Amino acid sequence: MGRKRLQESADGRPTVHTVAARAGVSIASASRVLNGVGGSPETVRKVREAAAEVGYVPNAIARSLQSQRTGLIALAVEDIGNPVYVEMMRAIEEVVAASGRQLLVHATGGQIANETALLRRLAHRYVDGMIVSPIRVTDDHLAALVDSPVPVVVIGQLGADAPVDNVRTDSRTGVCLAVDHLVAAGRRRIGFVNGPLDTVPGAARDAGFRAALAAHGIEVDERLVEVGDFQYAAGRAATERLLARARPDALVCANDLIAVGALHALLAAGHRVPSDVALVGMDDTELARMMFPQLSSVSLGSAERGRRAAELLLQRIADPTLPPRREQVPPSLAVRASSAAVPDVSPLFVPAPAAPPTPEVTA
Amino acid sequence: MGRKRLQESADGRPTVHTVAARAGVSIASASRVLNGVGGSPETVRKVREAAAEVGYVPNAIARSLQSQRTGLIALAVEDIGNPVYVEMMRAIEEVVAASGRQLLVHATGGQIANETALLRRLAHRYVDGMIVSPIRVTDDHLAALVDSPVPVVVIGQLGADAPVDNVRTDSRTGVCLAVDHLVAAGRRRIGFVNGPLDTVPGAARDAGFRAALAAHGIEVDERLVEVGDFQYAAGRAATERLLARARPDALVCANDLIAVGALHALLAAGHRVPSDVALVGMDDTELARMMFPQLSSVSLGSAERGRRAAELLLQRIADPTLPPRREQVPPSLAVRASSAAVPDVSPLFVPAPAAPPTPEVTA
DNA sequence: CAAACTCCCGGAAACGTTTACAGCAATCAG
DNA sequence: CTGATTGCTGTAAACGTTTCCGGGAGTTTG
Repeated sequence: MGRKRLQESADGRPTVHTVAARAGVSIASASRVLNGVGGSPETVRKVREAAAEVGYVPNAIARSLQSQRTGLIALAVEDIGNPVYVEMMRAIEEVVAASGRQLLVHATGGQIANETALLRRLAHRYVDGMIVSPIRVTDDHLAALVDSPVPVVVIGQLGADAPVDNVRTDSRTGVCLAVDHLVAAGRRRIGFVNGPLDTVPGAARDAGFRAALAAHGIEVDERLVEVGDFQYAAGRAATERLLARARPDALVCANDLIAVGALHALLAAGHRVPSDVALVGMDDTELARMMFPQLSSVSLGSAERGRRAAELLLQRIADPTLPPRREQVPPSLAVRASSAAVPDVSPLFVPAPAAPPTPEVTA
Repeated sequence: MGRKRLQESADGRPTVHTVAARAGVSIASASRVLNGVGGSPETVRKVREAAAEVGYVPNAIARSLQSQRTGLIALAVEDIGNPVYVEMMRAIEEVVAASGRQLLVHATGGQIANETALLRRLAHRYVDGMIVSPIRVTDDHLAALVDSPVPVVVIGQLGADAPVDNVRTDSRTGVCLAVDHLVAAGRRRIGFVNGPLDTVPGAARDAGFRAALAAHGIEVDERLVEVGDFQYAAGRAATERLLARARPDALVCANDLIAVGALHALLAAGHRVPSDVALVGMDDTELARMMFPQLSSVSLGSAERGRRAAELLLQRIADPTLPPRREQVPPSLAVRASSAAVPDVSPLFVPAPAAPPTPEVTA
């Protein structure tokens, strides 16, 4: 009796009270020492000792309640398995970690409901700020973004006058870069494997593809356009459908996962890349360089966008009165073997011998 | 004056006090209604109305301080870009989300310091539990795990008697599966591209490789063994070094990223896969299926391990007195084209024409 | 030597919730 | 008609921290 068990927390772990009592000082002094502000040498020594003896570690939640900050930044992306988001994430991580905060990654699966639900959860103040890269945007989604209680930065296209910090690229122009490059290399039957048209990037890339062809006076052959989603399997399936009905001499893909699927489909169907069909992906992820042949790809500056978004967010957290800002990262094209001007990477694709040296298994 | 600005929070957002005052009830009643326990119909109506009018959303931090739970689960992995962790993460996320919690993902970069630092931060109670998949383990690391204030589950090998929940696989045996398969296919000059030997999986796989060869009475040719780290680029470089000094007829790789690097190196050096060199990766990630030819790979059940770890963690959170448990997920081998018994996937690798149909660019 | 200043300390009030407890009115059983 | 039960309600005490504020001791200045 007496100390009324104010000494330690419910689960028996030491609190600042424990430390203070043990050091024979007030909790105020203990807290000050623990935070490194003030305290006489003697007090500092006693508190430090007491803290070490009981193994005190401050409760971050209580601290957050007091300081109104959690030190957490959330990142919501559609698909955590897409390497483009991995690169974005790494860039964001770097900036966020440098500011002494932690990154909380959340995959939305592209479901818009998920994302608004997430925003609502954030309204609960578990994070100091959020970066979100939505692929679909509706009005109430936008509304949720605008009056979010915590700062939000959006990576991706957003309505022109949305009062939200925004880092975007121009994937429409990005597709044009790819088409220009292919046309310059003499390709004419250029196909396009896109993601869903009801997504923001899907729509922009479709528009870019058509505009680019038009600019070169090439009419769009709808049999050369196919849609799946932004995944590998869908890209492969879409390419197979496309190849079943048309004969492109080049393929632009709406992202690298699709491009890898397309490469697989092309090779499996006996087409050579790039001599029969040139291939250009988009996002310029590590995956493009991992393929054989390495894939040309339109860089949309994902790491750069991530970095800038993180910086914007940190600035807004520091000063919430800032006017909404918008930054743009230009696309660029990385030309690699899959669309190289030279007809083929022939020495690498060694032909199988006409007669296999080992007995055939079937037949 | 009078209400002493107790009505709203520091930044002007409504609190339960705001709602209570507006509804003309006590904060206790307001809180009860908001949590859906008790309250007369009339009170419920008034509180609901007031809450809606002011746009009240509860402060999760304050709630956590009270309830001692945050609803957050942390996952610490080495490299968020490695598809094996993506799969693990997806499985964990599923279980975690089903329990109404959120997953916080943290990349450690394999730095042991990072990981202990993370554990220390966790000691600060921001998360209700943690899943960690360390590739290096030291004693004080282990100590930090053992007396972590929040429940921890480790995915990976751990000292036999470590009193920590643990989900493991047997990658040693996994390598044996790969070697057995290759030997059965008639390969004898089997190479091994491993990750760092000072990591737990690196060491286990090295041991497995040597044991497997010994079991088949094959002597280890050290020129056929190379080490990099668990990344694509390192795998490629290591394979190039290996190929520069030896001529394997099969290659076992310590994970799929390395295997992809090896495939790239092999093809670039003019070797056919699998007819010249058979290739087997490890982890059986989506990446293995994305390659051409598709890679054989030893599955270590990453998704399954993730799922089980998450379940173990949730059970421990529910009942912290549970004795430490250990689960094991057996490896299995997925045989695909890269090590198929048939000599080659020849029709797919169409030879480039002897004389290119288009003029050569250089010379 | 008095006044002003500097340090350091402890008490207590936040931060925004949930919840144990007690009071009170209304209903019910006897 | 009284006593017990029920159902709501409000007061207040937590949760573990940080921090404002006033007071006391010691030091400098005029």
